Amino acid sequence: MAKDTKARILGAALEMFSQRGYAGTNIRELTASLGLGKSSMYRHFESKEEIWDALLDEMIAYYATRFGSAEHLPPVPDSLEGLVGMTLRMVDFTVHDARIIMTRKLLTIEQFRDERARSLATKHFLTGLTDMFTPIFAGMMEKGLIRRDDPAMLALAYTAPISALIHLCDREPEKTDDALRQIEAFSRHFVRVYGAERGIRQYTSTTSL
Amino acid sequence: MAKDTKARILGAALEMFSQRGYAGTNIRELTASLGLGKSSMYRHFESKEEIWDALLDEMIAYYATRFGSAEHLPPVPDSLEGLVGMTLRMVDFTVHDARIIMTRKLLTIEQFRDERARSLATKHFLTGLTDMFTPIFAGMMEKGLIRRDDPAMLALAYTAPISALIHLCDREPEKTDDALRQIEAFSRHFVRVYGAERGIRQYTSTTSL
DNA sequence: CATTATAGCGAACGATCGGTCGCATGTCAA
DNA sequence: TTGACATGCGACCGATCGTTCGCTATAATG
Repeated sequence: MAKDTKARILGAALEMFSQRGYAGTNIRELTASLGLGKSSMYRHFESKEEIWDALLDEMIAYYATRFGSAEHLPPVPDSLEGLVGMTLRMVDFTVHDARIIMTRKLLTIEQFRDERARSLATKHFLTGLTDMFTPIFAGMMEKGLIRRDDPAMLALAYTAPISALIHLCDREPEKTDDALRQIEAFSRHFVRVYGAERGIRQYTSTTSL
Repeated sequence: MAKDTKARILGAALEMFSQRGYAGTNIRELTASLGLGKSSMYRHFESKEEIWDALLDEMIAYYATRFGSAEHLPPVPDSLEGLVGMTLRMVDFTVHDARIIMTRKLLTIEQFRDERARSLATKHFLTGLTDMFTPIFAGMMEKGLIRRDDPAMLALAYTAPISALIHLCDREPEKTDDALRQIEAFSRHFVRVYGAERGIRQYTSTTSL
């Protein structure tokens, strides 16, 4: 089946690109890993670069549905424990799904060569995450769950350590379980510090908002 | 001069490797950028891979002197403002020094291909930073500057957002000034939240120490 | 059944890769 | 002055790269 082969090529390309990079990947090995002849690939893609473009198109489309639309945003948790649980579910998924891991690796190692990869990396690794958590923290402030502060600053303070540990999982997969425990510990630390539940009084800031 | 040429080759290699990666770099362009003949390089290095090895050796040696020895560790600040100032000086250096930037890029894009790069990346991007700041926060706790908590957790919470913004500078250099302002804002936010100066009372945690 | 399009294959192409070779030049000690 | 050594160069090598070619087998179409 044509569509099937095309998808299999894309899958193998994602895997190989994410390990060796675009320049380090050659078509012969890529097609051979699928039991396919070297030239058969060109029935489905005009060139090696078209595979790259198609992969990035997929990523952009996926990113748009995952982070770009309001209805896909996670709901504001009803408790501090809810925030921890939501975080752990997201992280558990993101460090165990092979496709997501490869996507992250690919964006990481090609972000200085390809403009679209660079743009996606920024969204995926920093601004997109803080933009996702900013309204969550704003909502939790309104519910009185965490103390009032700049929600974007809290989003940065919360997501960056988690993101750093996720990258550690990509780099050293054998440390994944350790990193997951660290993420849980950090998440609980965060809600202890910023939480306003159970009578812990609001923080008296000199520059309140 | 031989030593001079060898160093110039290493410099050009660092620049080209950090942009295109190892596989994407070819010797002809590399030597041509130095006004050198293609084959003259082999007077100084046995192979392309030896250049890579030499570059990593340099990085490892630099990392050892910078983070590995106790006398190179920054002193424990005497005030919260001292922590902010120390942080900003370090960050300002690290986002403006071209060699450091290229080193970070190189480790970033080659961390999944080369074991030594992966090890250096982990130290440079996560564990090394937290290991560096953990004793600093421990010392500041003893001085009563910040509230008592797990120093390693504070080091993670402090360094990860800063590190994320430094990576943003590498990715989108035109946003460097913006990122520096964000780092300063985060650092001040951090000392506001964790600081114990000027009569701000200790945090009453249910799981103290 | 005849025809046409689809999807596969191995062989081969030109370009480029990392690396080698023989030779020229400059320096410096003997 | 001469020989040894270090450093540079262009030409060239075999291997590998992305890609094209001609061909076959199968499936769909009339």
